[in-house]
Amino acid sequence: MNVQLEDTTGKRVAVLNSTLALIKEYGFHGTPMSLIAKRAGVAAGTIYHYFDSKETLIIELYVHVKDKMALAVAAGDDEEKPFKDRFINLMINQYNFYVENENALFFLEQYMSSPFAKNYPDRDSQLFMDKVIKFFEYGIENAYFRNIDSRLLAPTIKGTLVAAATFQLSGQIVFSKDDILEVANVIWDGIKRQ
Amino acid sequence: MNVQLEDTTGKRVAVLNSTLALIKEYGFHGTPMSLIAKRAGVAAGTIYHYFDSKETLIIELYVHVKDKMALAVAAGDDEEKPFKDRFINLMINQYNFYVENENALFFLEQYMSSPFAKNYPDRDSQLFMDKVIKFFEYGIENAYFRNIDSRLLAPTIKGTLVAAATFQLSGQIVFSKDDILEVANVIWDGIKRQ
DNA sequence: TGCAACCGAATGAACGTTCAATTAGAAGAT
DNA sequence: ATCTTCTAATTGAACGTTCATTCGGTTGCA
Repeated sequence: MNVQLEDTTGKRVAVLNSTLALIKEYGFHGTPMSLIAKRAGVAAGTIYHYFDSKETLIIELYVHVKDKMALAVAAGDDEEKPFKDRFINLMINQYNFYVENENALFFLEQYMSSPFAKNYPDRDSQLFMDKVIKFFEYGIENAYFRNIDSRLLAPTIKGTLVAAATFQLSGQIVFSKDDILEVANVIWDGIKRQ
Repeated sequence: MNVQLEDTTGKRVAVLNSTLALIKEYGFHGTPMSLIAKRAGVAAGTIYHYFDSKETLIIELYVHVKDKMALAVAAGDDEEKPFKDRFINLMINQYNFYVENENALFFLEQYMSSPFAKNYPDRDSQLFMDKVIKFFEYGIENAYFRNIDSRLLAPTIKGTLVAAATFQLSGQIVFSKDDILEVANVIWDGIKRQ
């Protein structure tokens, strides 16, 4: 029921991970609560001890996953370094996160293009705001970017990274470190101040 | 039942349009067949005269929508013109299609990030292949693009356009023709041979 | 002893699909 | 033109299944 329950037994996290894995395979509505429970090694009723409903479970999963991503993306960021270097680092981190967390990539994409995102636009990861969004705001204020609306930047960038990661994960190709760097530069060349 | 039924009464198209509109609002599984029927002005059973199941209805809707998009995107394309001009024209056409067909944009995004797309990767619009994919193959063969894998191009481009169109549709901003041109140039500057 | 965590069978609503019956319209016969 | 026949299109109530959620009871821990 409650939003802030201690998860001493790890069942809350087990449910979240189970949901994440199943949604990748079957989609939101293709995954019944009974299956989520089974895979988490938990009774169906237990889920409702931690989450009000299937809907809030998915929304809380979204925040959970995006928190994890925010930490991964901001890893190794160093304010002393040149802006472009920091930018490329973030791009590569995000690409790697996607590739190493296929479930998360697939889930996030589904979530963003589902009615959930429209109905709960305020529910988002605070960590992501603080670490990632902040970086872009800094870049905008200091005129590192082309003169386009700032809110266009993030989705533009994401589109390219998601495309690359999805492609790698499809197994059709194996990108080298240089390939990924090239992808990061496609993005940079597009949005940098020309 | 049959795949190639004449639609003399327009009920097949009515069902497709009804489905498109409802999916935008409620998502795939949030829209029951009964509601699709009601909105189309048709009995529930009639849907099954034209489509085998809800699943095939959605797959056929995908092809239907993408056919429409292919025609809109390729409008005014002229092989005599410089490649960059043709490219920008295609970008602007696709942007405009998204903005003028919000239902279609939302549906396509949902479809692509759903298990449908993974389960039926071969079901796609022939028109889109012939008109749009062909153009990019031409650009690749003639080395207009940066040296990245060709299959990375389309999704990279789409990511930016979808971002822009979604933003415009959110009502947060009204893009001028020049703004859209600028977006098209972000894409071009990113992927052109540097 | 008390309370939170947990269980899982039971509940009831929602939904995709079916099908027997009805209608509409075309083709053929007079 | 009018009537007859046949088929395809259409209807919507009924069916059977699935699934989210509930709840009375049990366990484990402080």
